Amino acid sequence: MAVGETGGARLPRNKIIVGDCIEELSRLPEASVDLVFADPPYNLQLNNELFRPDNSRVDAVDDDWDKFGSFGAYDSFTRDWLAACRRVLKPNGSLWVIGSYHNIFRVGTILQDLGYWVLNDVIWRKTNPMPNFRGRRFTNAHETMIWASMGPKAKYTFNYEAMKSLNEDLQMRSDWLLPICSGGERLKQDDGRKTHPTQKPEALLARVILASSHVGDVVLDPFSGSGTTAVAAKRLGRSFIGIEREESYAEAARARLKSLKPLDAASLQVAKGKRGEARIPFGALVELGLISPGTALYDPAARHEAKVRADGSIACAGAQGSIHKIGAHVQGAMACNGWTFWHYEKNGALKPIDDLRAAARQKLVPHAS
Amino acid sequence: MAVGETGGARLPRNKIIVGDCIEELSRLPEASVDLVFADPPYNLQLNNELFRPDNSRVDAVDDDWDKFGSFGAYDSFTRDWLAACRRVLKPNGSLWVIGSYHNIFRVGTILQDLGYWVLNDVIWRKTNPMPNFRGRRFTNAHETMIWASMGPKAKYTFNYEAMKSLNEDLQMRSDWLLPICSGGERLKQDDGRKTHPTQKPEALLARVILASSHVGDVVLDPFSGSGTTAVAAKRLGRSFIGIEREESYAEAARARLKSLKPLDAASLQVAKGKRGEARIPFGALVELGLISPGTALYDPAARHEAKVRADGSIACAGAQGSIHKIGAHVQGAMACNGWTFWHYEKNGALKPIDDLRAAARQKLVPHAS
DNA sequence: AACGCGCTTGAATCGGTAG
DNA sequence: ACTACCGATTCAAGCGCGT
Repeated sequence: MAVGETGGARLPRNKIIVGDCIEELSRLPEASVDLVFADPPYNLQLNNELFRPDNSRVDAVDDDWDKFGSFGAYDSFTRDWLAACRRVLKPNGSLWVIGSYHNIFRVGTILQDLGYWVLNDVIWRKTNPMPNFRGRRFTNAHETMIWASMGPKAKYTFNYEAMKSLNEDLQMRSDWLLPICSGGERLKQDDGRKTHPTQKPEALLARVILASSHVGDVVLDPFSGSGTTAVAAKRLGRSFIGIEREESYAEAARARLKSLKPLDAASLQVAKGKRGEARIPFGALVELGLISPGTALYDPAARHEAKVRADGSIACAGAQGSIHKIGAHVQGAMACNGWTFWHYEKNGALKPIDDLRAAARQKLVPHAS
Repeated sequence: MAVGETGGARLPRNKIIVGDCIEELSRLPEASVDLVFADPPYNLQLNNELFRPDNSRVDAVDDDWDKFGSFGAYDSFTRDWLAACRRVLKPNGSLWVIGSYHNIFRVGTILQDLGYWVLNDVIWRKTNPMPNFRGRRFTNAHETMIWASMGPKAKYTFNYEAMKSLNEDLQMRSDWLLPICSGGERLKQDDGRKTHPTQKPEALLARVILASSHVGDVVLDPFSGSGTTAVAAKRLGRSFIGIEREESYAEAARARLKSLKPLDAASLQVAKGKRGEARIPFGALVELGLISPGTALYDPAARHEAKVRADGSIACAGAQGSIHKIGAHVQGAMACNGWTFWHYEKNGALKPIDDLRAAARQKLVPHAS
């Protein structure tokens, strides 16, 4: 029996298959797929409705496919599809799974238990995440991807140089800054509503596929959804197999693939140059020990004195807030650039705190200029 | 038996305890700790034994060594210490764990199984990570922290405004950019070698503690190591308890702590939002004579007019009720903050009634700032 | 044409207190 | 326990429109 075939089963290529992924995977020949990318349901467990401060309602992911009775039910579902993927993967293939804190720990544990070998966890940092509207937690600004080979001694594909050149000739790190999928890329229905609630940006998939597969390889997505994996694979000269339960999603994906235009290199670029990331909040100076809580700050004429606090706010004459707010407040102005307004004492002279920001940038963005 | 005590056990404070953390935790009174930060040994999976990053062996306590495969012992160890921490945590306390892809999925799964409720996963992005020398993977440039409360409905401390201050008036995100611990901060032995292999930067711990505890709270670290948690806690005016197996690490931590002075109370003041302010019913404004019954209130666009009544309710177009209810009603909204919605006329201009609330606070709670 | 303003939107586990 | 009510809370992008 030829490699890549099982019981006469042939590997379909460049198709979006409608069906349950565990069942459909079992029909595919074993050891026939080079790369799996999976975006399974996250098991969000949302209860109440959420409104923005402007009273508009957040359109949450409340679809039935994201509902599981318990962690146990989710775990068993996860074990099944991860095992089914393992069967169809070639010994030198690899697997990516994306998730959030709701599900990614379950996924990671189970894939380790099944014998997969974690190569990296990669953080997708969103440039434009949804804020935390109630101010009760940190803004959930990232998602986590796990990249794993078939075992501790298994080989796998990693295009080191391609990743390095994508990153201005520096090694690609495990944290990737990319925008969410919106604007013209986001699929919309005729009524203007989004076609799929969780469409992933093509740039994310392109980087995954470029990093861990070769031209001509077979890329499989068991939760194909809007078809971003297939689109990125096709654009990059790979074969794709998508499996999707909902006929409507599969149809949308097929339409995308049909009108696919050739490679547009811009979508693969890093979201922003390093300079774009170099915003240094005043709080970072405190955290980095460049200025201590309790230090006095003065305006250029030393008419006002403010004290730095541990949280990066400053206090002056009963008022508290950011360097900008308090600077504006003491001047009776609408706005103020606190970086140039406030000074600290050094060797008997007043120096603007902006000087310290340069030092902070050196510490936080070592490669910047 | 008093709350916070078990079998007469007293809570030691500001001590580094030498011993096995599970055993030592069992000696502490239950529900007595506000915050746990844990940096447990990683699961390096060498020969089915567990090693710390410095290759010192972790004693496996379990007989069923190979029953669960190579991860079994690590899982059982993890379950034990997480359960022991859960016992000593107050119902409104919270827990942080830091780890890498080697162990964090096991930790996350087990803490969910034990009933902890994940609030965020927070990514520590390293400015200066160790490069991947062999060029076979992505540079491992981050570590993952899980922040969890005691359960889905448990309260927890989150100093939203303080975090926002640190980030120059933008919500703090789940990805934190901080340098690794090096230079003068890194503890060295006389021979110049690192005192501890995985010393964490104090800035990381400071942000964790500032975010999720109050001044005076008890912060516990079951794997104290070089004592960074204790140092950050002490500097920020919290009590600390460190537990560490290795006498040499404990001794190094004590030496660090000895020369450390906590910040003064003023520097520890942290930005507080409106949530921290005393609540003033609108009726109090009427009672205090700050606004008279019969006064007209308007929305910002002056499309609606309401009349203040003697009992602190307002009436508008036949409807009557609180400033919030009527504000929501005239807008057709689910909810409304009447304090900022309704305005009164003063010198020909519309001023929000929130200004009057500030005046009422001065009268009713004079010591408030 | 370029710019500014306003509106919309995104995988979200998003209260506390008094009665 | 449950109910009622108070009242706090958002960032980056894209798009359409008006100047």
